[in-house]
Amino acid sequence: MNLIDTLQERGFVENTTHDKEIRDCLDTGIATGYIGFDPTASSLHVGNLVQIMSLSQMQKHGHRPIALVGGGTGLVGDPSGKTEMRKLLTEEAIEENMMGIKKQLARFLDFNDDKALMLNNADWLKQLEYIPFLRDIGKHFSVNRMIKADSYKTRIDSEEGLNFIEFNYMILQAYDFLKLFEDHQCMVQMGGSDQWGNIVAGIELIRRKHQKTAFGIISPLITTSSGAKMGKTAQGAIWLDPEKTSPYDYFQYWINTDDRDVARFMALFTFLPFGEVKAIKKLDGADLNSAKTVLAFETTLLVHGRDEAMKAYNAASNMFGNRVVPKNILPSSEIHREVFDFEDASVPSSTIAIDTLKKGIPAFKIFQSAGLADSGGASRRLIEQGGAYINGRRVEAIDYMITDKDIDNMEILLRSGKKRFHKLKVEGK
RNA sequence: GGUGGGGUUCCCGAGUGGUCAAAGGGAACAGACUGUAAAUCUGUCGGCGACGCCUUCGGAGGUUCAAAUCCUCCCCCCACCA
Repeated sequence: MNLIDTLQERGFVENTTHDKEIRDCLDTGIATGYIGFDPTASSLHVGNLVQIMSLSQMQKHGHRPIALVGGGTGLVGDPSGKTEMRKLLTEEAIEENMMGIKKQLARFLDFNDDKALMLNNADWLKQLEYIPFLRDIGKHFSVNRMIKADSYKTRIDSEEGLNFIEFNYMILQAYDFLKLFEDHQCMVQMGGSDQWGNIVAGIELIRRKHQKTAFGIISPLITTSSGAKMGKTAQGAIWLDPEKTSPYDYFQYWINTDDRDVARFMALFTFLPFGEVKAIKKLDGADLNSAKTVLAFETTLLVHGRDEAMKAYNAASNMFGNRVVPKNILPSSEIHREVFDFEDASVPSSTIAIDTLKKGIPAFKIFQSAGLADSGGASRRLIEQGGAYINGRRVEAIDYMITDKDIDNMEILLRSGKKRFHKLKVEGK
């Protein structure tokens, strides 16, 4: 199956620049395509997943993906569609961030034998000389057209405005594409819809310099059905780095997917066969919930590996009840489909000394220190409103003291609301 | 450089001397309903071992019994002019 067809049916494509020519290009031999990643943080997050999966799909279809890390453009800052100017990062910070990103991409792409490439545009951008660059590249750009570009629009219309360094971003990205075209025969650039202007600028630059046509594939901005940007929660981004977002929380993020999003996300963020994914559109109730469990399992598997995915699944089963996923739902998933004993669950936990418990300690203090409430006030409120639980029993009194009587199998299980857990492991004799 | 407009609690945004821990909305948290979903309704939403005390309205001073509100200086943002 053609890469474009796969991308299209799975929801990766909002638009392409040359519908027919791209197909031809991808049908005749191995094509090279790239996507840029901003090194704004030491880890990628769920919001980057569409791009990561696109590259991975590309490789699975026998083409050669390039992950371009914007070590050079990161020094400038992409204003596309953003309402505020981004903080400029130092070179050291970018260097560090790149290392983290590399590690994560390796889970999705096979970099052996140059089957995929990871490049850093700092390698060529930092050496540019201003005057030669203006003469060779700058002359191909019309300011009249640039200021009309959608990607600059929000900023040009805004109070904050657009400053010169950001205005140059499009030219630098276009230059990247040109460079990859020249050095690696890269014909395709993929990117989110906010990258449209930048991608087209690159295509035009290539045409002007080489009289050749390069292509662009634009993916939609993925939002949840409730309108939020993918991967953003009130607590911040959902990271791929297990240090920043634990596999358990990652799993939970996906299992809390809105009903309306399950099939769409399954197509985008897993490799399960599309036929099976389509089938879940018909599901509802408990079966749809099972599908969510599979979604959570598969996405966690991709990012954190089998063991961590199993642990997260165990933990969830442990806390929320073991629901067996029927065999006819997403049959290709490796998820465990039998009743089993939970062990090695990875629920967030901390330790507490037995002496502390013997003396007794107010429940609201414990909930606060476990991170289930932000402050003492919030913790008291939680208890007052009946949202605090110890070993599954609601805490009734605001001044309830936790003592060694609450220990259950050397543990105390705290819960806030319906689904936030914390395990206290008792230490000492 | 000049003139004018701004900087308020997570975000937006009211408030121009006491009734202000600060309207309203959003987000968030909890309860009910449920399927670890959505929608809806209800409560909460600066800190504190808490019917009282403490710290907030760009920063530093000042006026006043009393300041987010008035005065002085400074910092930052925006618009227009040069």
